[in-house]
Amino acid sequence: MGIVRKTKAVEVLLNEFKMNSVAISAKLLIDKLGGRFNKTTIYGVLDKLEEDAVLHSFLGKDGLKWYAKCNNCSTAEHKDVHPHFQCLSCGKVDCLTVSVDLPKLPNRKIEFFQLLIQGKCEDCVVL
Amino acid sequence: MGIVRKTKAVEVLLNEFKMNSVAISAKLLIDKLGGRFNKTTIYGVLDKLEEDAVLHSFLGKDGLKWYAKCNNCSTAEHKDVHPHFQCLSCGKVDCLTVSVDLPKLPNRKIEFFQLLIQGKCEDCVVL
DNA sequence: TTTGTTATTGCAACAAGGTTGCGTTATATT
DNA sequence: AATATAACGCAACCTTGTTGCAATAACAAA
Repeated sequence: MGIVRKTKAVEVLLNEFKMNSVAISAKLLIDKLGGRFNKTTIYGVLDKLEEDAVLHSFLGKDGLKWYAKCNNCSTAEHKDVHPHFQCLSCGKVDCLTVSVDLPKLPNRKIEFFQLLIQGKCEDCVVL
Repeated sequence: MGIVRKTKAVEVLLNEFKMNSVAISAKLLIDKLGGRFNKTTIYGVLDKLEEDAVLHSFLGKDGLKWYAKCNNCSTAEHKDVHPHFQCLSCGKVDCLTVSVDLPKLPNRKIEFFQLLIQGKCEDCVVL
């Protein structure tokens, strides 16, 4: 059903993503906002924002659910189409806008993919 | 430290992977062998086989830990270098031997990647 | 502005995959 | 056969995430 009321929790969570194009895990948001909102609320709002194609989610290699802003998603066509990059030094995860050449797989039908690249981000590679 | 004694549990688990090149989740192995071995044992043996570069693990989109045989891994250079394919119909996960063209990422250093492609496998695409 | 509807919140209890500590068992070396 | 210790099994625990339900608060209508 998605978001229908602009509550405090919706406002605060949206603001967390408005800043930058970095992905944030649900756990991190709960650590940060758990004093103000119950974790059930946070999970619920994230779910609804994903339904509305405002956010998309993916699983990090840590097994946590990560969320990030959608750029060109509609509610109808809302797919996790871009790869993500996770920095092994600072932990930051961000969305890559590059396209990916998937391998050709004869006899199989490709529907989705999830690509997580790990390494050192722009900030950490120089250190 | 890896495997140093050839126990029943090691033997049985290795046999599960000897058959085919399909990946198996830890949960599935526990469901299948939980009557014979404790889950702690199963997790432990899988860990050690991964240390020994006999198996490698990766996270499925279901959040479960999946294991599969390594082909050309040594203990020293043991990386999760190949993509996996998960069938959305039958649930089977297998290892792809194709190579992947990663996007160029200026200013970043790529160390690992994890690519999970989802769709219909050879068996399910025809149905 | 007040009222009424109901989406949203917060709480507590739970679920599932996985981990930890530790006493017991059994492999393999001597 | 004796011994050292790797591996096992059990129970209890941890973490992320989910569920059911009563209380609360958006928001539209009166």
